[in-house]
Amino acid sequence: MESDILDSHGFLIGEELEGDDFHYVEEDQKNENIGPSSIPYPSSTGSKNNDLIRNSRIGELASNKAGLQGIDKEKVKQIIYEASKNSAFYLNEEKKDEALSIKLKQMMKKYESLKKQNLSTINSKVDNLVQVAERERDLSHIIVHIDMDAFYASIEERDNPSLRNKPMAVGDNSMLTTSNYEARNYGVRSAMPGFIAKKLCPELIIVPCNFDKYRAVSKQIREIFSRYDPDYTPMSLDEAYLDITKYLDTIDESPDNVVEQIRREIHEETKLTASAGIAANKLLAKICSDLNKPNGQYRLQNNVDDIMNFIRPLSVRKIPGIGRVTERILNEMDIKTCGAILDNRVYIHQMFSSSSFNFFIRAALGIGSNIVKTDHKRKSKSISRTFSSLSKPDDLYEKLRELADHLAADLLKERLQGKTIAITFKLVNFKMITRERSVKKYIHTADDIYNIGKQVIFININRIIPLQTFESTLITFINRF
DNA sequence: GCGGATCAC
DNA sequence: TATGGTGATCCGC
Ligand SMILES: Nc1ccn([C@H]2C[C@H](O)[C@@H](COP(=O)(O)OP(=O)(O)OP(=O)(O)O)O2)c(=O)n1
Ligand SMILES: [Mg+2]
Repeated sequence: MESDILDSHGFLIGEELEGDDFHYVEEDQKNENIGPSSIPYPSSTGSKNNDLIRNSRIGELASNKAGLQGIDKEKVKQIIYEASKNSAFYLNEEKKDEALSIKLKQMMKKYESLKKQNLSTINSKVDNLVQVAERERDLSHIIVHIDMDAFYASIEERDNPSLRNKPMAVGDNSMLTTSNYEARNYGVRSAMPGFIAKKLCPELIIVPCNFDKYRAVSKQIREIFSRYDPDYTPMSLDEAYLDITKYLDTIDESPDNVVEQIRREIHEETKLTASAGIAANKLLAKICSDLNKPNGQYRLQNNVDDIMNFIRPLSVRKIPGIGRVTERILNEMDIKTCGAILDNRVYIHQMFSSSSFNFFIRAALGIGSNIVKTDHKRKSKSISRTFSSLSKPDDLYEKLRELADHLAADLLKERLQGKTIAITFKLVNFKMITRERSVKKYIHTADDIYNIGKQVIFININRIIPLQTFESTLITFINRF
C-alpha cells in the first residue's frame, strides 16, 4: 500500500539524505556559451482550463521571492504564455503536465477512499511515528546558511557600474542564469529565456556569463567561511552551510553578531552582499536565509515553540525538496502549509512511501540534519551540449566524439574511472531519453566512452532523431592509480 | 541495474 | 531564432 500510485515523482530529493547531510554540488558550470537553466517554468495558462488538476508548470512564476510589488502577476503570466504557446518546449510541458494530471487523478481516487475509511487504528501508529521523529530533534547547534544576493548579476554590476540600478540579467537571448532585483520586478527570473524576458521588460540589459569570475569570487567567500567553520559545506558557488557552534564557544558574541560580521567581511572583501539564515539545523537555516533577502539575515531561536510557530504557516513549497510537482500533489490533498502536513499526517502516511512520510513529517516539525562537513565524493561526471538539431548518424557520432574527448579530459583531472555510462538524448520536441550501460571493466578514455556511446546511438537511432541535446555521463566511480 | 521524474542552483 | 548545464535521488520494474 505504501505508495503504489504515487510511483515516480521522487520527493525527498535533498533532505532525506538527512541522516548525513544534504546533497552538495561542486564547481558547476563549465560551459563557455551561456549556459544555464534547469527546469524552465515557462508558459502560463493564459488559456483557462478549469481543470484544477492541471497547471503545474504553467504559470506560478511570480513567487514573490524578491519584490514583484508593483507588478501584475497575471499580466506577467499572460505575456509568458503568449510568447511560449505553440513552441515545442511548451507543448512538451503540456504533455508532461497531462501525464502528471492522470497520476494525480489516480492518487485522488485513493485519497477519497481513504477519507471515507475509519483510520483510528492507523492513527495511533502514525502518532507514534511522529513522536519518534520528534525525539530526533537536536537544538544544540547553531547552523548558518549563507547565500549571495543575485550572485552572477551582482558581480557583473560590481564590475560595470553602468549596469547598476537598471533591470539586468546574466545569460543570453536563449537563457538567463539570474537577474538583478530591478529585473525581478518585471517578472524576469533565473531559467527564463532572454527573449521572453525582453517581452516582460524591453529595457532589460543582458550580459554574458563569466564563470571564471564567479568561481574566483566563490573561492574568496569560501575562504571567509573557513574562518568560522573549517568544515563548512558549499552547496553551490554562492551558497554554504556553516556550523558556528564551536566558533561561538571561543568568543563572547551572539550568533547574530557573528553572522553580521561574516556578511560584513564578505562585503568588504568582495563588494557584494549576502543574506543569511541562522537556526538549529540546515533545513531551517536555509528557509531563514530567504526571509530578509537581499542583504539581510534572520535568526530563528533554538526553541521548539518558536520553531513550530515559524514553520506551521509556511507554504510547503518553502521546504527544500518540495518543488513544483510535489507542491501540486500536496495541494490536491488540501495541504498547502507545513501545519497542514501535520494535520493530515495519517493521509500522508497512507498515500506515500515511508521515507517520503518521514521527509514530510520531519520538515513539518522543523527537524533536519545539523551535520556540516566538507568531505564529498562525486558520484557522477557528465557533460551535455545543446545544438541546432541533427539527424544524420555521422553528425551524431561527431558530437559524441567531442563530448567523449571533453569528458575524458575532465575524468583525467580527477583521476576518475567508472563502469557505467549514461547517454541522454533530448529530441527537438524536448522529450528526453536516457540509455545507460554498465561494463565489466572500469573505463576512462575518450575512446572507451565513444565506442560505447556509438553503440547506444546506433541501437536507438530511430527514436533519437532529430536530436537537440546530447549528454554523456560516467557513473560508478573509483579512483585510478 | 535501468529508465523516467523530480529537484536544486 | 531562440527554453541551459551539472549533479543527485527516488520509484517501479
Ligand atoms: N536555474 C539556475 C539558478 C541559478 N543559477 C546560478 C545563477 C545564480 O546567480 C546562482 C545562485 O543561485 P541562487 O538561486 O542563489 O540565485 P541568486 O543568487 O541569483 O539570487 P538570490 O539568491 O538573491 O535569490 O546560480 C543558474 O545558473 N541556474
Ligand atoms: Mg544566491
